[in-house]
Amino acid sequence: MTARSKPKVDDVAKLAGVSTATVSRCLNTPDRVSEETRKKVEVAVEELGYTPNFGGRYLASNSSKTMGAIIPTMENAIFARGIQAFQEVLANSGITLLISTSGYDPEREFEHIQTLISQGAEGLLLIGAARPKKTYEFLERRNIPHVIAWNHRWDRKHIYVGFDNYFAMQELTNTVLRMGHRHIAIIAGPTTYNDRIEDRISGAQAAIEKIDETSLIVKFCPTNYSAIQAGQAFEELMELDHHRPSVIMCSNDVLAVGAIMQAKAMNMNVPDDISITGFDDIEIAEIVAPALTTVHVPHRRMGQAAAQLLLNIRAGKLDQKSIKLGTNVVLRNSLRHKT
Amino acid sequence: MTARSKPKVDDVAKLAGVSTATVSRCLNTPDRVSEETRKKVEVAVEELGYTPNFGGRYLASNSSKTMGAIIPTMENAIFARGIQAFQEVLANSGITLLISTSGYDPEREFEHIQTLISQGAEGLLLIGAARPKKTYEFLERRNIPHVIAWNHRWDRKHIYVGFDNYFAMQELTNTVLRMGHRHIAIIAGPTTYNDRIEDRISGAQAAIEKIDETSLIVKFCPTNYSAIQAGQAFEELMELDHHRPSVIMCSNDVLAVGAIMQAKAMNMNVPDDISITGFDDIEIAEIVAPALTTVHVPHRRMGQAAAQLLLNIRAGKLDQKSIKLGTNVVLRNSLRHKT
DNA sequence: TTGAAAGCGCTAACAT
DNA sequence: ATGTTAGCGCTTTCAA
Repeated sequence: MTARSKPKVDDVAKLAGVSTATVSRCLNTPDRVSEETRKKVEVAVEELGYTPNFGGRYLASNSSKTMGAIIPTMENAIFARGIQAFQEVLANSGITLLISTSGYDPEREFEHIQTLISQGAEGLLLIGAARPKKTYEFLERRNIPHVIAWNHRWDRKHIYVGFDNYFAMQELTNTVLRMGHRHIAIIAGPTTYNDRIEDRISGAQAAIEKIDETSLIVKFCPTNYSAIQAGQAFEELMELDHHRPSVIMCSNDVLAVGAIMQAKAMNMNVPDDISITGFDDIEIAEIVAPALTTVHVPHRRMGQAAAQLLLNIRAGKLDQKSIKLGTNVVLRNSLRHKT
Repeated sequence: MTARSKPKVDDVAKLAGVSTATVSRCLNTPDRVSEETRKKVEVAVEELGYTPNFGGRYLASNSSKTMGAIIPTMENAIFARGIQAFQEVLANSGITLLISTSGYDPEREFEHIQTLISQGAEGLLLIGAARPKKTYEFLERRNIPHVIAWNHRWDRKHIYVGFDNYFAMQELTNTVLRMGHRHIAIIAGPTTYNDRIEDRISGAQAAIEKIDETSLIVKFCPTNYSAIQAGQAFEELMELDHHRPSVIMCSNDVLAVGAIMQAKAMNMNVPDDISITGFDDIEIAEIVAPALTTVHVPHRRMGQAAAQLLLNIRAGKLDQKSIKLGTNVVLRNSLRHKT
């Protein structure tokens, strides 16, 4: 073995003066090896800088100790905390997490699912329930354990670890209505293959339909993670002269912050001239001035629960149930009573 | 093959009526297979939902099409944009990215390096240059291509794709000095195994040493990513009565935002009562009020360049050179002339 | 252009 | 407690 080539079990075995099986046992089931032998092997491993080849290991044991997650994008802080928690729980069980990003494109999500499965992912974390039939067929045919996070449904077709976007937005809208607002606008990102946003919009609509003489305008902006585009949408809404909204509800905090910034740029005072709300309660919600009224989502708990669920399935407990996490409206200064 | 088990090359070969070698060629070198045969195989692959087993593939071809990255944490937005760009470039070349987080702990970083190598990572993205000798020895002995990002050094021992933290902070400090400030405090995260922070502090010190009758206090807070802890550090600094600083320079934007929030809580006006600066120019720098004077770091370009470099090495171009990216001071309202 | 067969590095069943 | 050995799924010679 030269210094440049990868050491293998045989190298370790030879150096330690034992068989390859013993080396393997030292690594995987150390309690089945005598203290003395283990020491010898450990020294040899250290000496050679040996790390087992994953391919061989996976092939022989049919266990990859790997899970996969596909998120829309890392740039939206919405996912960072949840995924970090997800990873931490997995790491505690010696499981490696593979992360890919789909850029909100279901085609790319499908490709990445296939890649991750090829890589040996024993389970998958997916965001939201909206994806092409083809993708679900693949998951089903290959019998791939998967958890859908960031949303929740009552159907029993999949396992969800999420929250009720519809209900949460309905609640927030009720709060807004209770404050006397009657003309409401929503700034939302695209809803194609994004059921979280769809549900949030429906939730707002449901709340409004119960109250007379209210109006709701939905303004779409091109992405879910660009504050600037939300600013443009805000500007256009302010040009309305019929049913000009007194409150702008944004489909997430990033867009809401964009709206607040634009309001400032237009010399409008939030909340005196216009109220603005968000959704998610990520860090910037507290940082922006005025602080953002939003819906708090327990991201860390969601990530942890999703990981635990996949670990349970991996351990053979196949009867895992969906978990619905609560959300709550967080009142801060960006929303106030209609004057 | 039941519906639940994984299809293998043999299944595909049988269904398409060809040999396994032909199936393999269809997947890897399609131009070496006749149009007609390829069609048959493609149909069979589709039919079975076949995805090649990574373990077998890696073992046989010794190519994993995989790179690894180990970042301190996902929760600090500092890394999100750079890593996203890094991943995008890799994905365009059909390379999967494996991401792990070390929590700023060099021991865990070392473990994750080993795991990623086991998984077949053909190259590694690492953050910063400070890590135990043991880690570098491992990288060297195994001859693992790696790029060090988020910092830059002139030594030729490693490949860097980063910026000069020392120089950037020196520049920012010069700006601060030019505005008449003479009593400066730094709020910084831990410097153990964090050369970026170390360099930033040294850079500030270097700038100050050139000017007479200046003072510099360095206040450490327990983490690099907690705004609240920075707030506490800020509070303690404000209790000084000798050489009370007129400007607080924070080692990153997250800490700076924490300081601003605390100033507000203490009814102090930024920048009238106290100036505050950050480092990184992440999204919140523009969002916080007042907007943060900070150092802009080209995170996307850094991630892209790092990916390109690793791809080049993978393609056999071993003579890659370090890349130093420029930074620039961004003046916003959190810093003003000393009155 | 295609097929037959060896072998990548490892684990696990079996034997001792 | 340890060794021997078959074989995981794939790619890649080599031969046809």
